[in-house]
Amino acid sequence: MQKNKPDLQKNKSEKYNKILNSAGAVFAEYGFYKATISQIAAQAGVADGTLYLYFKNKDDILYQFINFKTHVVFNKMHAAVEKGVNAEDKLRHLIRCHLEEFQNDKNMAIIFQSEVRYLRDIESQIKDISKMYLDLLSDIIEQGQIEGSIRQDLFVGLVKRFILGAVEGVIRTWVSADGRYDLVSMADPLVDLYLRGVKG
Amino acid sequence: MQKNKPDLQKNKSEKYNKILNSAGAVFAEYGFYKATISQIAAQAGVADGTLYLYFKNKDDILYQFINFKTHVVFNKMHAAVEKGVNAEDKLRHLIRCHLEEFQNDKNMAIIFQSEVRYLRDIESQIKDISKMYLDLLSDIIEQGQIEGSIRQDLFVGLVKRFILGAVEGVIRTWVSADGRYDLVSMADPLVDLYLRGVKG
DNA sequence: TCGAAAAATGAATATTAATTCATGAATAAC
DNA sequence: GTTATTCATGAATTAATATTCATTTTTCGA
Repeated sequence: MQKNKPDLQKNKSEKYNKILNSAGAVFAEYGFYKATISQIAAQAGVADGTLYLYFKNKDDILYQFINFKTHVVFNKMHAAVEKGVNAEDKLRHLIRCHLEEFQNDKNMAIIFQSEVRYLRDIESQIKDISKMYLDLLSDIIEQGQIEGSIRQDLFVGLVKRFILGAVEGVIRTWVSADGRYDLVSMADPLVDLYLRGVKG
Repeated sequence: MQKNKPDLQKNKSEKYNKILNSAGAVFAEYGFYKATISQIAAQAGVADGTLYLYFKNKDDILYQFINFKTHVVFNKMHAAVEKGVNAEDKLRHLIRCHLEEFQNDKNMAIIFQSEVRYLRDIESQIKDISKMYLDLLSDIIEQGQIEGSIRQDLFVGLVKRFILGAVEGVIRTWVSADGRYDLVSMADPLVDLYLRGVKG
């Protein structure tokens, strides 16, 4: 009755990954709605129909793309935070990792920035990432407040958004400059700004 | 030969504005691509064909919407900055104004956040806003550095993105919480964070 | 080497929605 | 009050493209 998607392979299949990457490139270039199945198929070097052996539909391709990338990135961020001992250290590692991952995968960076809306599933997926990230930050900030390296009069909910917003802003600028400069080198100055502020 | 769009009225016409506002609501709810001409027309209480008397096409509606809002908001921001005398004051006024305007027009806030890409025209429009805003910030920061209220060792290009990113982050969070709390009240704590940083 | 099962193909189909335009209503000019 | 001009309508047209599926190709075990 239902289609036989090549099942076991999901993870291994060359073709599945080929399609996913091609989709990433095409979505990043044209945006989800203007990208066509035929473009993705052509980019992956397969027939249009083949995409439907591996994915339910166009939405599903984006969904799986984001899902996959999210997991990879989040694991790395988690590991990065673990490497730090005190709050300041952890924050520094997190920001560096964040910038590094996005710099190394511009398609992902563009898609995360742009395709946040519309597909309900994807919207909530992205909210989840955001939430995970903000939770990481919460922990760091609270630890910092205990250690005394972060002011105790601050509202964690605001601080974490302040930090995330600034990183995203820096990434957005980098994307719109077509990734022509080194993003990772902004990590330290950025962290310095969080910590010390701009006051003379 | 060519259509007669109701010309003189462009600015005055009830209908033009009605359509523009309806479009704002529909775009904000469904996103540009999922929104249909029929929905917008229905919302505005006119026939589908009527939209084409006032706008070239669907893209044009979004273009005009953003264009209009941009001008309004930018003028207000400009005026807000003028009200301050020193850099810190100006920054405070700017951020307050920014949050106020977006709080008062959630549709606009959503659209500015989401429809940044795809339509070439609109992309560059949004870049222009961003640029104007960043230029406002540049001036403030430079003034602050001269006055001594802002550290002189900071790279203006980074500071301004840091500030814009954080405001946008705060707005994004507010939008995704469905505008259920008061956004403007975040202005002062936010400015305090810029200035003093989080360090304990 | 053969043949059954799995995988891939791409032309045909179906759907959706932007845009047009022949027609009709409202408005204004005289 | 009549006519000309502007404005509005919404059904019909058109175009685009996601998805299906009958057919072909490949794989692989016996």
